[in-house]
Amino acid sequence: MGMDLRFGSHREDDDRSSLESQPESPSQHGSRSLIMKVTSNTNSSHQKSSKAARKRVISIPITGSEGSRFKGEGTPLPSDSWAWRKYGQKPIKGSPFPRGYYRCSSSKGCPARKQVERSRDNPTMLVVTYTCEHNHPWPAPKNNQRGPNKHNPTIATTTSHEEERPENITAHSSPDPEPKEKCTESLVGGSGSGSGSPGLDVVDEFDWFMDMRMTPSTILESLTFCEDYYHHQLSEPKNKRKISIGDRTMFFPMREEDELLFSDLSELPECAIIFRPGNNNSSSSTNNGVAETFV
DNA sequence: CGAATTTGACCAGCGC
DNA sequence: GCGCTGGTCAAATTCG
Repeated sequence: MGMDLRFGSHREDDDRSSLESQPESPSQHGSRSLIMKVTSNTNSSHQKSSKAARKRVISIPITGSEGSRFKGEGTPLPSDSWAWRKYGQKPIKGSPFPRGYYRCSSSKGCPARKQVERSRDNPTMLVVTYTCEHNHPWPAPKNNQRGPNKHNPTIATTTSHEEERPENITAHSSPDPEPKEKCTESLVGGSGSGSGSPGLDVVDEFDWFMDMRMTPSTILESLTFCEDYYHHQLSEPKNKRKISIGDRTMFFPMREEDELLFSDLSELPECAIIFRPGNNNSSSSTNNGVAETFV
């Protein structure tokens, strides 16, 4: 396979095991916390081919409702708003679950690929491996205003690992009941007011994250924004989604469509842990059932 | 009818 | 060199 999931001399399996050996909070599936395990491999020193030059592995807990979407034994496909077209599926040695192969269908010739499989060790985890980058702007959303690159400009402007933390996200506070659309537009560092090249100018380390714009990981990344937002809104936590991270508790607005999104967990995986490559011993804190791993 | 998915075949890389 | 395995192709099938 020669997967560049490997950090150091690891092979894919090793990385997967390290990835999934992360302590999984028992409350991870029971809570509504956002946990996603992510490993980004940009370690060029171990890249054996340009083809495998960039792989990002995201491990997503599968919840019951997600599982309800399974087609047979296939893996559920978490939506990340890019258009993916399945071009293959293979049984993987050592894993009872097949791996699905997807390529970006948003743009012809886009090299972006992703592989979706269920973890052999923990069938409740869905492992998504992203390969290559999209070479085209964020595809126009269908029935909403979730335009390209408006969702997480914060990531695009992040340059240091530490600053990836939501604490450093700056955002306008707004009483707008639809913060997803409006507030993200006003986030500092938005790449050019819908200029149409989302994520393409993103710092290497994080551009992959643009794949996840409006998934809960995005929400996770936008906690500060939400917190700020709710400094103005906390008086009315009704219809809001409570998310606790560490000692923080925040409420997210839950519009009807949001409720639908969260009820449709294949669309929006519930949990997310973020961690970085080459760090099996990376600190993985589980506060209030939310496992955050930042390295 | 076009697009997406399925699935068997083929190819390349890696380990022995 | 050979076999195993992962990744991709492409024809057939299914779906909207």
